Amino acid sequence: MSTPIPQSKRPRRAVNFDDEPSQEMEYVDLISDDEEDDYAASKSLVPRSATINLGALTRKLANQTNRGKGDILSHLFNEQDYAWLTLRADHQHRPFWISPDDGHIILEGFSPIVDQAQDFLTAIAEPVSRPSLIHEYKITSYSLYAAVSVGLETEAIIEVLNRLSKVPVPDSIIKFIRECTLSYGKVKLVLKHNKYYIESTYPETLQYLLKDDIIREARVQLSAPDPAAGGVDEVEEDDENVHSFEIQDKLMDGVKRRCNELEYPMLEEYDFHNDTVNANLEIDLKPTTNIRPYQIKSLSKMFGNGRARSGIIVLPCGAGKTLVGITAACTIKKSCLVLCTSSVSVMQWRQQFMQWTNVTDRQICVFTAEQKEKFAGDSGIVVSTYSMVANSGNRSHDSKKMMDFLTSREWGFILLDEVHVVPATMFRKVVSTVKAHSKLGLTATLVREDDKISDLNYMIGPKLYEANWMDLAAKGHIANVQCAEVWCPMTPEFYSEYLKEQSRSRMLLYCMNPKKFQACQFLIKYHEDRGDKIIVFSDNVYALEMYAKKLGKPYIHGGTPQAERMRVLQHFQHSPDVNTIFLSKVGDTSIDLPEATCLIQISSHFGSRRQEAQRLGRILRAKRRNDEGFNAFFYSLVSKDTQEMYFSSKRQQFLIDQGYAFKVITQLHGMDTYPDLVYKTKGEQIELLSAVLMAKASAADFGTDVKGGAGDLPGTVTSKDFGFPGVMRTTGSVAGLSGGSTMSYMEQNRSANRVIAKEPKRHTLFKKRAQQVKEAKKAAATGK
DNA sequence: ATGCGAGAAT
DNA sequence: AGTAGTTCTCGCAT
Repeated sequence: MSTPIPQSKRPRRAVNFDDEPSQEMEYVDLISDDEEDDYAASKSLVPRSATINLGALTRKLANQTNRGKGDILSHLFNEQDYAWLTLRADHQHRPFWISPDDGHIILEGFSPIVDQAQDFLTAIAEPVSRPSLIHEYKITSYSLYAAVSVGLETEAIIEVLNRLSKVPVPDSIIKFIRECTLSYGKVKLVLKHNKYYIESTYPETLQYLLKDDIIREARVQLSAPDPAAGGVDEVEEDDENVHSFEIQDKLMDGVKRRCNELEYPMLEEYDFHNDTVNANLEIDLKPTTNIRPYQIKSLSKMFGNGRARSGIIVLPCGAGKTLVGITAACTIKKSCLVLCTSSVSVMQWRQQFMQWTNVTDRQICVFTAEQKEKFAGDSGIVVSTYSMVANSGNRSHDSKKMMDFLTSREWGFILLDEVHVVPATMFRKVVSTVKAHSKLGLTATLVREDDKISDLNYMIGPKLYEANWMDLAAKGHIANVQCAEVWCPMTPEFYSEYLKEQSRSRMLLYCMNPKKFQACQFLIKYHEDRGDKIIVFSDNVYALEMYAKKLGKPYIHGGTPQAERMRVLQHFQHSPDVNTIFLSKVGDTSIDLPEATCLIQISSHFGSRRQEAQRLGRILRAKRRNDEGFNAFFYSLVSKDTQEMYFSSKRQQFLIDQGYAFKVITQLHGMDTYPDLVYKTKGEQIELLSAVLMAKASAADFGTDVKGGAGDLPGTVTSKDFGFPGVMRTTGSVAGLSGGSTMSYMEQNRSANRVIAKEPKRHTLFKKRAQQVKEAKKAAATGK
C-alpha cells in the first residue's frame, strides 16, 4: 500500500511509517485490458496437494440454487459443479471470487492486478494457501479486526471487494463485515500506574461487559460494592467522556478472551509520543542500518497512526525479524522487554541490538539462569527467556529479585520472539504478569498442531502483517528453494519386520531402511560435488548417530557438549573439508548457518508443519542466495508404503500453502551404479537389520546413547575423531548450480498415489462464530 | 560440572 | 484418530 521509501530519501534516524489508508484511490483504476499476455506467460501448474478448497465455494449455494432436476450429470459432480455461479459480464477483468458461504476468496495469481489485489486481501483476510497461480484467502472476524485496526474503514472494504470480485459481494458477507467492524475499537485496554483498565467512551458498552460473569469477577473493587448501585455508576469517570474500570492482572487472559467472544475485542494502542510518565530510552538505529521495504511495510502496519498497535508480524526465517523488532523498539523509545525461547537467542538478540543500534552496555542487559543484570538508569532493555519469566515456584534469590524488578515497573514495549510458543500453558501468563503498553509478536510460522494459535488474537493482538515467502524469494531477500520428497522403497527384510511391529517401534525400521541410507549417501555425494554445504536432519538420535558414523560425518545432538558443538559448527562453516553435518532437532532453531545450501531430512516421524518450515528456514538465508540462478535444496527422504508417507504430507502442508511445490523423486539415477554405496549386499542389509532390532530391544542401550556424555560407547563420534581426511571437493560448474533441472529424477503426480492430509478443520466461520456469540451473549444476559 | 525436574512439542 | 513416548531446553541445587 505505501510505496517503499527510496534508500536515499529515508530519514537517517527515525523510520517513516506514514501509512495513509489510501485504499480508496488505489483500487479505482486497476482494471487493464492486457491480461491475456500475462495469462499466457505463466505455464506452471498448481500443485495438486495445495489446499485450495473450491468445494467450499459452492457448498451452500449449490444446494440453494435451482440446478434443474432433469440434469442427469450434475449429481455426479455435486459440490464440484460451478455451473450455478452467476458471473458478472466483465468477470475476466476482475481478479477473484468470493464464496457466499464461508468468506473464502479465490484469487487468480495471473491477474494483471494481482499485486494490488493481494495487498488488499492480506489486509482484510487470512491467507490460506498461495501456490503459484491461484491463491486462497478467507475473511474471518480476526482478519477484519486487523483490517480495521490498521486503518481500513468498513465501507471502503466492501466497496473495494465489490470492485474486484467476479461475482457480486454476497449480502451475507457484507453483513458479516459490518458486524465485525462495527464494534471494534469501542473498548480499549490501557495501563495506568501499572494497573490494567478497560476503558471506553461508551458507558453502555462497559455496562454490557460488566454483565458478564467472567469480566465482572475480574474487576477490582475499590471499596465495598454498594448493592444499590449498579452498572455504569460503578464505572470510574476519568473525565467527561472516558469511563473505565480496573481488572486484576491474573484474570486478564480470561477477560480478553471474553471480550473477544462478546465481539468487543479490546484495542491495545500505545501513545508513546505523549507518555510522560515512563522515562524515555535514548536509542536509535545506527545510520548504517538499512531496512528493507517489506520490513518498513510491516512496521507501518504497527505505527500507521502514530501510536504503537499491539499485534503480530509474520516473516519467514532469514527475512530479518530481529531487525523489525529492534526498529520497533527504537521507534517507541521506552523500556523494552525481549523474550526468547532459548538462552542462545537471548545472546543473539543482545548482540543484534548492539550491532544495529547505538544502545550501550549499560542500557541493555540479560536475565537468564546464568546471568542476572539490571539496567542502570530509569529505562533500558532486558532480554530474557520465556521460562525464566514464566517460572513461578522455587526461584533462586536473585531470580526473585529480578522478577520483582520486571513486574513492578511499567514497560513501554514487550517483544515476543517465536510468538507461536506463547499460548503454551506455562508461557501464556507472561503476557499479563509483565505489564507493557504495547506488544509485538514475531514468528515465521504462525501454526501449532493444537488449537491454541488463535488465542494469540486476544492475547497479543491481530496479525498486522504476513509476508509472502514466494515474493521475498523472487526479490532475492531469501533463497529460492527446490523441494523434493524422495521415495525410498523398503527392502523386503525391513518391510516384513515393519509389518510385524507395533506402530511405535516401526519408526526405527523406516528410518534405518538401507535404501534410504543409500539415498542419503548418494545425495550427500551429489551435492558435495556441486560445492554445496549440507545439513542432514534426523529427529531420531539413534538413526542420527548410525548414519553419521557410517558416512563419516560429524553430528550434533542434545547431548553434545557446548564446546563440541561450536567446534563442529566452526569446521562446517570454515573448513572446505567438512561439507556435511548431521543435526538432531537441536538444529531446528537458533543455529544460524548461512553457509548451508542443501538440506536432507532422514527422520521426521511426526506431522509438525512448524518444524518442517523452520528446517527449511535454515537454508533461506544462504549466503549465496543472490548468485545468478542459485537454488537451495530441500529433500525429505521417505520410506515407501510406511506411515512416513502420511506424516510427510502433513508436514509439507505449511510450505505448500506458502507456494512451495514438492517434487516427488522415485528414483535417483546413478545411485545403483555408485561405487561405494553402503549396505549394498543382502548380507550387510540383514546385519543392519539385526543391529536395529537389537537396539530396539534394549532400551537401555538407547538411554546411554542419548545421554552422550557417558563416553564409554565404542565408536562414539566426536569432531576430534575426524581428521577431516581429504574428502576431495570438486567444484561444480556455475551452470550446474542453475537449478533442479540438471538433476535426473522422475517426477510423478503425487496426489494420485496417496491421501492428501486435510486441513484440521475447514470450519464454516459463520456457524462457529454465531455459536460463540450466542453463548457469550446468553451468559452475559444471565449475568443480569 | 552434573543431575534432576518441569515443560514444550507432537 | 489419538495416546504415549522421545528429545530437548531451562533453571536450580549439589
